[in-house]
Amino acid sequence: MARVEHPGGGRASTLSDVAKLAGVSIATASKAINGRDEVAPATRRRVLEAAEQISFTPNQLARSLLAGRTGTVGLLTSDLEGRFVIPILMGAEDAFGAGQVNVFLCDARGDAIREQHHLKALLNRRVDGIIVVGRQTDPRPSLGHDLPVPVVYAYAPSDDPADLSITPDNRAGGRLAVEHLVSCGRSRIAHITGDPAYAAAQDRLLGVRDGLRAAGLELVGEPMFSEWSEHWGRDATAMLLAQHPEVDGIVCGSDQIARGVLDTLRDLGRSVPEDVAVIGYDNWEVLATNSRPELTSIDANLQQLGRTAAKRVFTALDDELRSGTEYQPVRLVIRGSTIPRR
Amino acid sequence: MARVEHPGGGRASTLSDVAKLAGVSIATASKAINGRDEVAPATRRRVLEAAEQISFTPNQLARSLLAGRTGTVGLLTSDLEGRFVIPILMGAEDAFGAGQVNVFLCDARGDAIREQHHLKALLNRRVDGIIVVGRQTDPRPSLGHDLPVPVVYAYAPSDDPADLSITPDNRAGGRLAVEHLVSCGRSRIAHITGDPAYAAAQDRLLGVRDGLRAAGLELVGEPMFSEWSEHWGRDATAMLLAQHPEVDGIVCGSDQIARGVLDTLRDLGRSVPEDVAVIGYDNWEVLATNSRPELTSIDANLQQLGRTAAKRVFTALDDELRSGTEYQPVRLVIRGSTIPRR
DNA sequence: TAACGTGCCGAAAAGCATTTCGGAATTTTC
DNA sequence: GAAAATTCCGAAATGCTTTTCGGCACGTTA
Repeated sequence: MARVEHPGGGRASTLSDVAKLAGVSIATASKAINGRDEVAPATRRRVLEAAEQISFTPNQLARSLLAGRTGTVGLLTSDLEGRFVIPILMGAEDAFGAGQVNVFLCDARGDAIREQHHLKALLNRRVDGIIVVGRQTDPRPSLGHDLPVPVVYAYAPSDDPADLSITPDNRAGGRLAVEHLVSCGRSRIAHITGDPAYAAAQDRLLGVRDGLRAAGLELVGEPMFSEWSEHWGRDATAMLLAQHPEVDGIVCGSDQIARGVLDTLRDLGRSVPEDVAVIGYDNWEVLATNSRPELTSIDANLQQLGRTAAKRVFTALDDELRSGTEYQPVRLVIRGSTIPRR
Repeated sequence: MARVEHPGGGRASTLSDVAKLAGVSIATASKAINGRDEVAPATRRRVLEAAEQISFTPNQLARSLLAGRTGTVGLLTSDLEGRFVIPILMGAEDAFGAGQVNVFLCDARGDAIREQHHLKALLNRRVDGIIVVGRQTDPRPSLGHDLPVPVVYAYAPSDDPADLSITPDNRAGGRLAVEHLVSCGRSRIAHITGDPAYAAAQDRLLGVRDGLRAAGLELVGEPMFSEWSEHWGRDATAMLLAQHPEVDGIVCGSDQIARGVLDTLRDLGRSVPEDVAVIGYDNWEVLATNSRPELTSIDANLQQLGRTAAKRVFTALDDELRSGTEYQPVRLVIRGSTIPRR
């Protein structure tokens, strides 16, 4: 036993150690420690002191084995950056007290085989549920229905409507962005976004059109699709200004694109937000708070999303898991790129 | 039992189900499945078929309880961004086959109390070891020595030399940066970095001085300390050029700072890398590959670091855990900010 | 005083897989 | 054909905790 090497630890103490030390049976020790009331106060005190003395902590493995519940969830992700999964993880931890529930994080790296491996490992470890996190909001293949635990899809919904998915409301986000620009007095609004094959691009565009229609406006030019990069933001802005110099507001499909937009606007001598207001998407802090000016953006409330996902998993243990896609509200974070600061 | 709600799963099948179906004892079934050789080929086939039929997978809880090893590690982090912890997690997963080892990820959010909670929970779950990940390379408080499992500190070393810590070799990184600039023909090199209270800033500066000394050069001006932000990079560059217009190379303490440096150089009409070569630190892809030009940077090899940390944890199960701080080599990633592309 | 409650405690089962060891059945050897 | 040696299988213990239920001792009531 290697454990012996680690001083102070030795073999972790067990309930029977406590019982022996306190001079009671194992059953009584258990009851005393767990606050059951079939034990005399004096006995309880003796047991608790003994437990304290040898710093006993119950073995969760044995507990889980008996209870049939482990208090763990698997988080199966293919989000290499960790940009989505970390807030979701934090939300899941929050949904219960810290330390109540523990999360196995598995990174499938976009590989279906690796995903299967991880899935199997998680099931063997008897997780109480699984949260699947994708890095796009496009539907992803379902893990299937013949699983012994509830599965919730977060961020990327499942392609099977019988699964439960929780995804940010991109359409509402697009609309929110436009409404904000309109309320800032802008009326000639363009939209520069990423790869049109992404549902996120299409959904946000729908929202942008909703917002414009509600304000009685039309989009300046066509929506500009390409890739989710600063490079494209820069190039697109140059093209946009050449064709539509009258533009006074730009809704961007991501913060990265918005950074590129800001760069080119600056290069071409347009001041932000005075001449052109710019709004990003994702509220990726490191990008949004370091730009000139700082970037107003739409935040997907990922932590809230993680909390919801975890709650759904655990309520599904007692009830039936619902199905369908829940759209999580998003929120606007206002910074200097739409409203002048000081 | 809520499990019954989830079709196909039902109650997970146990070894005794398999044994009953195959018409053998539990012991025989176990041996057949685990490839032990005290079982007749025909019997083994029957058992395997039965296991397949009811899709049996052994309960890791029971297994771990018996073996005294769980095949899990706890990753205790306070890295809210996940920028460090995700590569380290991936490295830890890699160190063994996917699915061999699973990782409990706990985010303490920089709160010592929450950290203690998580630590206790991890120990109760009988993890085989713990990797502590910090978000700075400054020494952090030790978790102590009276723990029943080995602990390895990754990225942020422990303040107790009796612990094992694995941290990137910042000094070598600073030196590497200068050597690269020198090999690009630069001789008037300045250094803009972050908060001087950070060990990372001090260590990288030491390396920068090493490199300069080796090349027979001196730093242009004093090293410029402030914060790890783009803002500071921009401001510092303006100051630097005003005082030392002859500068032809800038080593930055982070990629964020470097982004700011690039911005100001561009604003002031200096071309990169022709007039001034710039090198960042951290190789944070989203920043480094989206700048104009793309940013040469020092990569801390975090995935390798995670692999090493996980290996140390598991070899410590059989042997004694070594102690002290291991410095992990870093590497140079060359992009357009030091060498013209195309 | 006999019958009955009540309050505490302990033996034992359950949860699941692994491993040891004894024993039954078969084959080999003399 | 009997004794010895294999070969294969199964009962039971192990790991640790929780929970049920039987029982002991004490005090209470008719």
